[in-house]
Amino acid sequence: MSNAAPIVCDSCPVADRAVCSALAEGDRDELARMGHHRRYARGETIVAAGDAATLCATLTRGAAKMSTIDRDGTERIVALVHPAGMLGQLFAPTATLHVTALTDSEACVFPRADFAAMADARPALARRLLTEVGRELDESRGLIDLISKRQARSRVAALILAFSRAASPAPCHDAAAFDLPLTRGEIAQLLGLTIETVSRMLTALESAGMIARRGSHGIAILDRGALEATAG
Amino acid sequence: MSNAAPIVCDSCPVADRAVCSALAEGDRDELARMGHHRRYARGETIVAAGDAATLCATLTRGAAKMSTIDRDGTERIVALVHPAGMLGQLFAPTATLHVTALTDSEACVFPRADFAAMADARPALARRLLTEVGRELDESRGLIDLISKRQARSRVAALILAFSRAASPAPCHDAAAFDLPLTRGEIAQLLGLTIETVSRMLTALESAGMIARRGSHGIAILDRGALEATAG
DNA sequence: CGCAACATTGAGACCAGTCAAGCAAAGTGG
DNA sequence: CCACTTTGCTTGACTGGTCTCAATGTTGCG
Repeated sequence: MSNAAPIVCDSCPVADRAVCSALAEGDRDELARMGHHRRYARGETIVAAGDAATLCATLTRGAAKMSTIDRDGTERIVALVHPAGMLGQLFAPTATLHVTALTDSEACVFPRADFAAMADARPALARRLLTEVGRELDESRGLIDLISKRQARSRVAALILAFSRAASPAPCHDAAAFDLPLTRGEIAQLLGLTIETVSRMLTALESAGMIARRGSHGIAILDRGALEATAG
Repeated sequence: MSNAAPIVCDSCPVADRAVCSALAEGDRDELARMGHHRRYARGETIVAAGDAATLCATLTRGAAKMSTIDRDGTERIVALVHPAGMLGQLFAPTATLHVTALTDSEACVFPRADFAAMADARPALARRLLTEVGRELDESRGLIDLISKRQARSRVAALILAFSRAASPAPCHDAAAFDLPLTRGEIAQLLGLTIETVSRMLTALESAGMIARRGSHGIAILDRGALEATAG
């Protein structure tokens, strides 16, 4: 697997959505020359907590998780990153979170100092970054909403609906069938549950006729209304 | 209560910490002339969800909560704002969260367009805003950590420690005695617990000798080490 | 004082965690 | 090609922590 290639914006699948789209073409190319394009295998660490945060990146393909690890070794997922999202913490002096590829992924990686300099010089980029971070903040608060739902059944149902939204290419209507890019263990970490409970709830939702499972990760939504009611 | 007064930066208790500290004095005064200083009574709504987000503000005194309200009427607190923090969502076209004063509070309020224009013209302010939003993001992820802790006892202990940190004027060491600006109900909303459980856990922490209660909101930390161990 | 809001305490039910076993799919090596 | 391992998922029985429901205390205010 080639691990450091030049950035080619013309073939970028998220060129219209990523933060770099705020730049004029010339500036964008200049930024592109400062960074490189990398691939990550499923499970590979992209940034380890404790690293000096010297890089920042835009995910172009795949999915990633950001997580903390407690003293006792428990991992908690605090955010998911989808294509066009940013990896790494732009601001913190050192990374406080692990960033890991959930599926085989690709990203444009930039030295942080260069990126920050560009943001200083181009207010449009700075504004776009503020919007992006604000969106992340909203997502993070959405996750709080998800987790604080009391019942395990509600959390799992809400997660399925959230992924159905994220998996949809069109913003107008949501995907009816899709793959959860997470293992049961990762779902459990994300929702603050155990693997067993997640499994039980999926079984319960299936036998209630709300969803169907296709293999271990495939989900088809059969009764969205009931699922939404369950999600609360 | 006077509700709209000019902004006087000289007497501002957070002049050195708020985002406006990134500006040179002249720029800061210019910004100050665009906004005004307001007081809010405990319980007063500062921004209602659904409002066009036309203002942004810096909290100078007191405390505020940001919350969502579900279909079923359940309120969930997704963030707390302490002095020098920003109220409102800088980026979203419409507010998605309620912002409410937890105690009698004061804030510097600015028209959002003016604030954004200043950020475009002054990279230092834009960078400061990015740092601030990044900090909010970290806090939000900290809250996720707090909520997903399994045991109610841990959550309550961690919350007390978090407030002890926030209540301290000096960053080096934390306050040993302070007031929780939240009712039991609000703590429950924040931690995803019930009022009764919160009350029981406080009683348990007190009889374990970790804290003492002064009235219904006063907290004194007696054994920080044990409290930290309990928080996990 | 008396009311209203908030907080505490108790008893019982229920949901999710723990422990443990069994199953399924994918890869490994003889 | 087939045993064997590994990894991930499912299911069951039991335990325990938290919610629910209900009653009692406490505080603050008119």
